[in-house]
Amino acid sequence: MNTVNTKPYHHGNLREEMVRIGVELAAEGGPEAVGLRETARRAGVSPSAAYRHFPGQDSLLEAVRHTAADALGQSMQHAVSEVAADAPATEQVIAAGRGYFEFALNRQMLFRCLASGFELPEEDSRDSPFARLLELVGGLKREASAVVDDHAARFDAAVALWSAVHGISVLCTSGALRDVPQPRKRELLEVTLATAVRGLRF
Amino acid sequence: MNTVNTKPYHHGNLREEMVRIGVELAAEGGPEAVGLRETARRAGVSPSAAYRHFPGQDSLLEAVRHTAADALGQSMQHAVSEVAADAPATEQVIAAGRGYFEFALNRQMLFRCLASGFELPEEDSRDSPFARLLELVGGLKREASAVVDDHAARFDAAVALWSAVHGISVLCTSGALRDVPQPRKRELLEVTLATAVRGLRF
DNA sequence: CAACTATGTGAACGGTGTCCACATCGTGGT
DNA sequence: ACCACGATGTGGACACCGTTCACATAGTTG
Repeated sequence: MNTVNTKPYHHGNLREEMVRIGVELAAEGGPEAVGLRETARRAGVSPSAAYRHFPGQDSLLEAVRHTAADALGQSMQHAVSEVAADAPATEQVIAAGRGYFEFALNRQMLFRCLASGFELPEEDSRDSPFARLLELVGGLKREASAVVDDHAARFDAAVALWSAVHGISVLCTSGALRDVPQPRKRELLEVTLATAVRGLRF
Repeated sequence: MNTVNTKPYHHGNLREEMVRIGVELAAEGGPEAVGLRETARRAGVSPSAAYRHFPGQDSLLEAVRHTAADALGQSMQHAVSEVAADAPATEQVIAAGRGYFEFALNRQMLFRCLASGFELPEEDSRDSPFARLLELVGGLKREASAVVDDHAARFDAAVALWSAVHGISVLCTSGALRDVPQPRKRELLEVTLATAVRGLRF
């Protein structure tokens, strides 16, 4: 116990260290860059050591994805928190979309880890990005001539919004629009967001 | 020249064969399942033989993606051709979206090859799916109170639609909605499509 | 028929994920 | 205080992968 407090066994919490390095690798070279051997190498540890903390490579990648998903949520939350709390719900929903998109633009490789992700099942319900979006969409009903209130309709509306934002994010990072200049990308996001939000009204 | 006509050299057009097998592999196990050695093995050929036709593995995958993109285009075109040619443009646009989505659902792994695709640059302009979509969106302006006519606005509208359809497709195949039952997925598609199309009107 | 080029082969290199027998180290039971 | 035990890390092996190179073969062209 020489450095901070909990460096329990040999190396001190290897697992966290490997996830941290995994995120680093993913941020540099995308999902296929996060390999067990390379991660272990950068952690100054034998390749086999990884198997004390992860059943296999997929498990490491999954942990990296989880971290990335958290960062995405923070980006959304930050963007939402920057509009006035009593601003029209429309503004808040659009802000959430901007936060999503900005994360995709600024951390492209990390976002690709999420986009190519098989497993992101639980989402810890509480401050899951989707849960927050559901809440914001619920706020939309209080607005002028907006969506209905029952849970199903609210879910459907959230999916429609999520699809639009995720779609433009993917197209602008790994898709057909990835070579478009950034300012134009932001324009396209605004158009897509406006279209989706407008489409929710009758 | 014993079988059909053009089996020029040793094996007879290996390249096409490898692409065919590559598509097969991709359809079974996604993009990471299409490997040079496995493809060569199934073609009954040495691994090195592949390098006479492809500079590397990425090139093979790119060829597979090109084939998949063609199939996607056909799916869209087929869906569009099933609505009356003089049907409202809205119906045609929605049909195109359904064709896109159905391809994603029915050929999930193949679609993932496209979604995770880096390079799809040219698209042969003529019957590129996006070009066709642009055309259909152009038709929207003739409808009731629809979008404006200038090229930029038409492009923006097409991007907004594309984003929504691509987004729901990704979410339903490799994303958070992949475990939703199929009929519900189609419902969600309809909601998303309706929202996007409705959003294009003022 | 000879030379040439296109195509396919076999063996090798470095890299990977995964597993196994063994080493080491903190800790809890007596 | 000791000692056995479980948690953690090591080194070496295995099979596989993508890639390259020197070599073999087979159509084509003069």
